[in-house]
Amino acid sequence: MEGSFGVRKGAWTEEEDILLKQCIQKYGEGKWHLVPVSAGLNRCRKSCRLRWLNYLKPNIKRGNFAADEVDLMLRLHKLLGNRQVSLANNNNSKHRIWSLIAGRLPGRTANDVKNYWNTHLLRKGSSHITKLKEKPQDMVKVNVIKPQPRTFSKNLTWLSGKPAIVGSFQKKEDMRDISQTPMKSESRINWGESFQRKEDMRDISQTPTQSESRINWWESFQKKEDMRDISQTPMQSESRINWWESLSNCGELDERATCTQCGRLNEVPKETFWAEEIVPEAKVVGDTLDEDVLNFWGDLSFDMDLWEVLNAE
DNA sequence: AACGTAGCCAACCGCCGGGGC
DNA sequence: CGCCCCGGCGGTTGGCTACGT
Repeated sequence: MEGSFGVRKGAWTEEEDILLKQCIQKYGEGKWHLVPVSAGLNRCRKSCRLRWLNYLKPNIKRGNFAADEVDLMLRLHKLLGNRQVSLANNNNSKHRIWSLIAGRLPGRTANDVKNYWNTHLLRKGSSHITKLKEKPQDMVKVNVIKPQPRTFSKNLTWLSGKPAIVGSFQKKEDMRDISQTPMKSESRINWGESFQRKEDMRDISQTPTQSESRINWWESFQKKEDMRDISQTPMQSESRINWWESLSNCGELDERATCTQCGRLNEVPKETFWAEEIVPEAKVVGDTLDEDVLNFWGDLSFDMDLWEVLNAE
């Protein structure tokens, strides 16, 4: 039980909001068990956290959902909802549907999305849902470039600031195409396929010819001496996601693989990292996705959590 | 004007997984 | 390995408001 002795419940007052805001501005988010004491609030940690995340946090968008937000919500819910059914027997996967959807809707919280779904879409038997239900569930066989997230150990030279394979990759003139990773206007799938056809890539990463399995190529690639850092077995205690996020705050890279914003060498920002990551890891696999996934996939910038859910067994 | 009902949404509750010990 | 604590999640509730009768 949460420490419930004498703890205030119910609606938050303006004074409480101010105290909570001041506390978080001073100490930052997290350490929620300390927040009530630090802020001088007679509230439990969960209540403080919820109030901040769902209401007080800056950039929270209020008001009605726009049509495109609703559309994306419907598609993601259909997609994740279906996946959830198939994952129901997997004890390890409790799906964060609402938070994942909210993650694709800037300024919206999981609570907002959940409330909107339960009130506007679910209860009313929305015509949107009806349309989606009526839509034929044709399954089409497609080739998908699957970027495989990887984990690297912390002593990887990228992270210690020493020159690494990324630097040598990106110094190469021919690699400029790699850094032009498509985000929204262009399908990543299409981009990956076009990328594979580039003749210039032979020289850099010794991309196999089309008749050769890219998977085999990557496995042989990993054996190369220069690649030992990259192919290093991840340490179990290290969070792949955290590592990813630690890299994602950097700015654009120039041709020398130096960040134009912070000046650090070989710190790979998210965009460019994607390109670098997708090249050795891309695997052409036969996969089955429903039509809706294909239709909106190109509109989605990549989301690690979402990708992992979609690819979960 | 008074009452009943429906809708909305902030907040609570219980559970789960991860990490530390 | 088991226990405990914490953060985080989805499901649910309850109070407020708008609307209808």
